[in-house]
Amino acid sequence: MSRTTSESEDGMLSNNQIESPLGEEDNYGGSASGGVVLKKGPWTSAEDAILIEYVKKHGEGNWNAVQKHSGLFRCGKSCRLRWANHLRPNLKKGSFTQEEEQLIIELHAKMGNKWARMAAHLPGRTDNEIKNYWNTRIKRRQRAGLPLYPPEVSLQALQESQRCLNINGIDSGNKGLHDTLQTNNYGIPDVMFDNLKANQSILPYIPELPDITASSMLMKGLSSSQYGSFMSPTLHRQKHLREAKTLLSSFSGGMKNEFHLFDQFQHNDKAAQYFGLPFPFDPDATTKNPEFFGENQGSHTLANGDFSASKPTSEAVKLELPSLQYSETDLGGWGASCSPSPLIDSVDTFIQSPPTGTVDSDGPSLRNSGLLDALLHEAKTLSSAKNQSSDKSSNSSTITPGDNADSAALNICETEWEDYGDPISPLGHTATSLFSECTPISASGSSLDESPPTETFTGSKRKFGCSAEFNVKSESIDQTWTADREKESSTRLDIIHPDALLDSDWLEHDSTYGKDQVIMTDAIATLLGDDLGSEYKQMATGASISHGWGLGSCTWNNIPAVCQISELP
DNA sequence: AACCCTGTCAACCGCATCAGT
DNA sequence: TACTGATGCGGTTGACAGGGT
Repeated sequence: MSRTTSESEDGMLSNNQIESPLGEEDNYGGSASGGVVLKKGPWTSAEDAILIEYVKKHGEGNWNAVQKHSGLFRCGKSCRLRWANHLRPNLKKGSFTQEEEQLIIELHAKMGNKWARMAAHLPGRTDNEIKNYWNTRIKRRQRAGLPLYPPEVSLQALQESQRCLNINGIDSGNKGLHDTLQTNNYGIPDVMFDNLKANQSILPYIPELPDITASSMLMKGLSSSQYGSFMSPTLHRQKHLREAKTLLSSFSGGMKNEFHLFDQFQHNDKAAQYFGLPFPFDPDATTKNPEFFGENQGSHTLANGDFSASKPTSEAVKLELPSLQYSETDLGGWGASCSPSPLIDSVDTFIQSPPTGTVDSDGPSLRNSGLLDALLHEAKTLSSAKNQSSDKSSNSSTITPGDNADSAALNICETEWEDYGDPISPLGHTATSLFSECTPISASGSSLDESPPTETFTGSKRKFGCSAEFNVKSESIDQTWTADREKESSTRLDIIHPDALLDSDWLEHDSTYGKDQVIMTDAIATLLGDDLGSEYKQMATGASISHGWGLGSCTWNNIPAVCQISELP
């Protein structure tokens, strides 16, 4: 006789029932455990009572013993879950308050999908609740074409990152832009994250690479689109390669010589177009031409913090988390974010595929990663290995000569970096697997099928995968973030966007950095595999380009960005 | 009324980690 | 060191309800 739900509703199962193997499962199925079929499915109030009583007597823990001693027909896991999510005292019921929602957003920006950690900051809330809330939120915002994070969050993060950079005097080549950002000429308020900020000044140094705080946020947002566009589908490789030929030949030249995005664009209207910038591009447009950033708000997907929703999100690409992910110990603030682990940790769920590698050497933060940051890290690691350990000592060549302080810092950083090195991807993904896992984004936009019906204009033409589409938000449905706030903040973020994309010289350092340059180039090439890799290297070095798709400027000091040169009609 | 869509909630599953042996 | 069990975490799924067509 099978147990029915109604029987279960009685809650108490007789010993007879409990001991009975129950040849048939109840309506919710069950799993055999030591000859006992454990009940699955919804809990009854009687079961709850049993569990509560048990915990009162024995305390939490030892959940497997519950079934043995209480007569409860549930596995330990189920008991623990039930207790944690529903029965334990001080659980807060009901929907999240606005404050809680805001906090979740902030926390998620920092932690990513670390629900349990987030729950620790929300008394009475469970990880499951937060997870459910966030997933719902993602869907909602995606459908509406809204940024996953409110621009304030992105902006704050970026500011912190820039500050982080300036503190170390790194990337002085972009000083102008950084200054612009830092001076906060746009009246950008520190709306959020004040409670999360760290006292950066106490940091003796800020590691170079892991500085992905704000950058990473943008980057990861970028990634969500990049994995759609950057991860160029095989079908379109040839197209991309062709087109990149033209672009990169001029583009890489700039990057070679301390490429400055704005300088570059100042003389390259076309390039500006690629990023959806109006042109002639005015590098000082942030102050001279507020209309640009205002009325055109939303013209930058990334800049809007629209990390995912407005992208032609590929099915294979996880929507999540353009997030800054820090270890919980980093909760002190952004400044403390300059540790490697969060970077890779953050990669988390962008890529859905299971790990292919066996590597676990890098700790938990590395698992399931797949963000570009980590990808590039992986690539560098791989490439560095290729270039033999003798090069290790010279890795600090990425620093600006003469800058001893930075040199020291960077050496440390490099050491940390090397610590993460592993011949096998710490991400559990080979580069090729990662690429292959990404659903192609058709240049024709076919992959936009799943995109929300946002009003989209593609600048002039979409050239860089980084930029993806430039969405104009048409609505805001998020309760926490009003349309006005979105708009306002989006406006500000636009200013930053190009820098976030190209304020870097990952691809090609100054010739001074020759060795590192080779390493990085090789790294990306490694990522691309033999086929594309060689072509990439050709492009990266400004050599003749036989095909056109490749990785654009990626940051070493700042924002690891990979830009796809996509097709021009 | 039927159907569809969406949001919410609860629970399960697989994997990772950790501690004990 | 390897194995095992317990626990925790994150992803996913399914049931259900409510609203719109």
